[in-house]
Amino acid sequence: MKTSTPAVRETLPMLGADPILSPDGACCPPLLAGAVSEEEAQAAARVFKALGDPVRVRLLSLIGAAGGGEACVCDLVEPFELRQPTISHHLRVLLEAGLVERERRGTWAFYRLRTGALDAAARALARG
Amino acid sequence: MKTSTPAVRETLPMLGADPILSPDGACCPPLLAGAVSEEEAQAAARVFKALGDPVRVRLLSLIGAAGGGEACVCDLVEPFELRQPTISHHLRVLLEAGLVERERRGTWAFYRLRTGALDAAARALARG
DNA sequence: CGCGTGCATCGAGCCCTGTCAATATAGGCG
DNA sequence: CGCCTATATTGACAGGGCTCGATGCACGCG
Repeated sequence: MKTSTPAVRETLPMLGADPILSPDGACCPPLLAGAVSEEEAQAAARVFKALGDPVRVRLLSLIGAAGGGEACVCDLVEPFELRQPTISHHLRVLLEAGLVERERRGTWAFYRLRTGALDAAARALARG
Repeated sequence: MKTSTPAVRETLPMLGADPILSPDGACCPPLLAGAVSEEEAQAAARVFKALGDPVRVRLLSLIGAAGGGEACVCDLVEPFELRQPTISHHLRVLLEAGLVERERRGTWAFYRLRTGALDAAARALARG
């Protein structure tokens, strides 16, 4: 947080995120029930790859734990000993993996979890 | 598979795998319920990083779908257009992430899923 | 319009990773 | 013991990822 914390929840237009997953978050068919195709493996690996960095895991965790279910970038920089462009980079990776969504409200950018994608990834790992 | 497929299930001594996860596969506390610590994030990221390659995803899938719940390396090389050392490398990554276990029986090495670790990873992704 | 602020993008440097060929290890079999 | 087979390890190379400083862009406010 820098100066005054941005007002919470003003609900302005939403900025799309071109998620790599299918729009309903239906990535990742059960991986362990039967042999998956190359494409299915690639889709699943893309999501898990985005989860494969401790900074991004903590970012997801921080966003999920934030009040109102969303967090602005300014609040996500402070918990790390990393520069703002680096945090923006990690958020972009999460965004492109479809794991979070972004909404610009005024000067600030708010990030929310895409729970559908997260659930799909979890289901992919469950043995069916 | 090269020549004669190895006999199925002879149950000989088992080769340990030094999993990075805790021995019962209890990695990854719920990531999204509250903010996780740096260590928890690192543990979770290690597992997801291992899952972040399509070859390894397919390897897990092939092992899980194999008869008897296990597969030897010879059967895991053929499905890919990759050399045997490359497959061995990926299996090693999965092994060190605690996602599979290895058992040598005679000349062959059999890999099995460590379902505990996979379940733990899935639980970590579920919103609590 | 001009300025400040929040965030994103760019380019560079460095390390990590995936892949291969070559080689080493280990067990089974004469 | 010597050879063959299955698997693992090593070293090298190319490509990609994480980080940074510098810069660009968008918005709000006088």
